[in-house]
Amino acid sequence: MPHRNSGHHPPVISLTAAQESPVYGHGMQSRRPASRTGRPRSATADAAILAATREALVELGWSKLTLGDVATRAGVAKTTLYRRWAGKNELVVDAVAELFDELELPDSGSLAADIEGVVLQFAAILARPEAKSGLMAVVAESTREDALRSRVRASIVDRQKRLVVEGRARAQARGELPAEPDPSTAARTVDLIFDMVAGAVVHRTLVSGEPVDEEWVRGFTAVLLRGLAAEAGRTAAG
Amino acid sequence: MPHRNSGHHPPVISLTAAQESPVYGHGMQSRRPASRTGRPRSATADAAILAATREALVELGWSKLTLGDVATRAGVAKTTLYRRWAGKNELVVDAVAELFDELELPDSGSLAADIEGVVLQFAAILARPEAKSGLMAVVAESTREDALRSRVRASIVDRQKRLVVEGRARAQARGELPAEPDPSTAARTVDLIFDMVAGAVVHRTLVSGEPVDEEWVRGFTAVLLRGLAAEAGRTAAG
DNA sequence: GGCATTACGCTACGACTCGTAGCGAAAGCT
DNA sequence: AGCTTTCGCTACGAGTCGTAGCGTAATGCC
Repeated sequence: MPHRNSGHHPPVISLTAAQESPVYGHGMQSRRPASRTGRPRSATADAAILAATREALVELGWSKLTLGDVATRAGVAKTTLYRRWAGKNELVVDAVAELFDELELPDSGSLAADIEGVVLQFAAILARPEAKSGLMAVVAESTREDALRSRVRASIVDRQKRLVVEGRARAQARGELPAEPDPSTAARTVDLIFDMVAGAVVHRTLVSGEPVDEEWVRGFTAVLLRGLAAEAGRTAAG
Repeated sequence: MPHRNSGHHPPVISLTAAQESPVYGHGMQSRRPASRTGRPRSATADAAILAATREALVELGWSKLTLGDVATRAGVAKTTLYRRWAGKNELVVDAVAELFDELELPDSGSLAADIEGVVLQFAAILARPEAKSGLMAVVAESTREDALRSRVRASIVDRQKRLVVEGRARAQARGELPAEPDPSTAARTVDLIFDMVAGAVVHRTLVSGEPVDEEWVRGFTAVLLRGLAAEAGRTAAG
């Protein structure tokens, strides 16, 4: 249970102040004076709303999910929902992001076992219906809205990518992967690995609709590792 | 210009009859007696509707796209739209599927060049805003509806996968990839390659939001090919 | 304690979209 | 001709959206 998040899923303005960002509202109220005085927002309402959102995602899916329905399920007024989230997109991002809290990098001693462990965890999350219907929908919407894209990146994507960074560092320390001294090259390699791993698992689960079982993971890891083994200093090859 | 499609994008019941499938309607009219007599459906209306759908996808995105708006753009009545498509999902699938018509397998003589060519084509399609906003949205919806899933698979996914099958066969003929006599193992390998290639490109483009340029493609292809080179008969390795 | 400030639940509202029904006219086939 | 199906159009009830307004509840500051 390492690295506790410093306030991700508390949805919008996590009472911690220290940010005057435009993250808050829909654009309705202009200023946000750090929220010092007044009645604080109910934290239990947040949890109830996000849980209700996931429940509605399972039962209704993305397109038929309505904020009024979520409010009823959560036992709060619809207006409360609109005070905290700008709309359906932002709400679902936060609701889905909580699913990825359990994602952890195992320390199994070998890079292959690490990858297989992470991939199986990732696949288990993606197999849940609330993740299936919610995740790709917000990704699709985020291609049109920069604010939503940033939110998805901060809440979901970057947390996954960190596992790649850490796992790669461990593997390099063990000598299983070649070191890359140039930080720019290293960043590109991390991006490539991340897109290959996450992309393959997501595509297998959501597009192909096939399960990510141990047999598939073994085959995938074998191909990936063989491809990465001697992957130093050849980006300029032609 | 090989393999001309035998009628994909003509949206629903391509006048070719020869199918009594449940593909047609919303479930409103029960039977479809092969549509022999009567006024035929306007083919130009189909093209106009699908083009209008892509236009609306670019300007409005998935969630704000309405069928009434598409009908107005296409110059047809809203009722005409509902006579041909069951809803927004089916319409967008057909509109997006047409984007992938141009996808072709180059015959460049080496597997690496073939992969790089296909990936760049695929990435160019995904870079278009109508593909970005539409494709992932219908994939998300298809996780809840089997009928929609079949439609996505038939119209989009299987056409992509065929490129993998053909490219792999050519590479095996050249000796660049090991042969796999067992058809079951071969099918699993094709699925793995497909999910790795398509998944990485999709993830890079839509989730990471980074461009698939030649540099990235070279790096990706290098890793993939090295991983596949000696990939015969080791699925049972432990 | 009192006061200012903010969040809450509730109701109500206009605007919009949905999907369908019904009509008369148009465009094919035999 | 006659038959059949599609087309454009209008209209409709149902449902959702996002906001406004109100009175009340819960905090911090003096």
